Amino acid sequence: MNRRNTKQRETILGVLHTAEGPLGIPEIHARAKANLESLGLATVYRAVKRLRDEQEILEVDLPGEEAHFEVRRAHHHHHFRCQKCQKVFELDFCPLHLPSGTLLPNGYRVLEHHLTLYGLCQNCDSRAA
Amino acid sequence: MNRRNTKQRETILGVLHTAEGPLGIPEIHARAKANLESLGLATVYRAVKRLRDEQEILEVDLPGEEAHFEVRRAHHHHHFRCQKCQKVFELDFCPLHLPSGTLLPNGYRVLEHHLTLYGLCQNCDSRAA
DNA sequence: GGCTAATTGAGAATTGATTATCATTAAGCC
DNA sequence: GGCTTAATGATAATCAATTCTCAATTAGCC
Repeated sequence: MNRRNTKQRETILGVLHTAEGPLGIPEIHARAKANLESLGLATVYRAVKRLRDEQEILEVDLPGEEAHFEVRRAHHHHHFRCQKCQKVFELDFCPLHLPSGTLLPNGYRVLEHHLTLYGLCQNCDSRAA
Repeated sequence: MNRRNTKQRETILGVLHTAEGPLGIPEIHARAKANLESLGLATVYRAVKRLRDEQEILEVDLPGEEAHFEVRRAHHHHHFRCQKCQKVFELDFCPLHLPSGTLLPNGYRVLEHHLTLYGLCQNCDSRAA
């Protein structure tokens, strides 16, 4: 089963590479359509599934939301969601200091964590001020 | 539209009060059935919706999972999910120190945060050791 | 206890997200 | 440029979660 590079796939990957953070399927579709008007939704699902199988992109789950996807990063990181424009941004640092293996006082052994910050992005914050 | 207290509703609320953390609908149903064999799934959906409207319980969203519900708490808290038994526990403290309004160096104003810790609960950790 | 209407249980219906189908298009290879 | 077949686009089909329907039950009130 040879795999082919199509402009659909390239466009979708391009959208994810230039995104400010992880995107949901409809958002990927909308952004990719700007370059490729005829792009179908099913193709987005197929491309995302393949890119995920190939480890080019990762699925990111945010509380209470549809699956988002982002290109694979080297480091542990978290996300920030703007409560006004609803965009999700990638943060390059982790404000939590909990090394893997930490034993909490109540007996829970922490191996991983998942953090999402909420608030206003720079753009929305300056308009609100 | 007068509201009535039924044993179904009481049982469901009781399950949530004695839970170790937020529960999903099927789990609420399963636990409540232990006391009320005939309980239907639709009734769980209805009761949960009403309890939520009345602010008796809160919806808790964990990344990539169905909605969970817990009785309303006075204080900010987070959750711990055991990667072995899959149970979700309530944590009574917050390991993150980010006061509401904090401005991150990259321009994001943080108002809230959502944290989930993953690892092994005391029970599963001791068995694994 | 008896009345009235809210609530229930069971299953059908609906919904939104994702996947499958299939005729058509086009990537990769000669 | 042709050939082969993977990929596409449009839509139908599927799937799981949730809601609706309706006859039967029962809580609250007298």
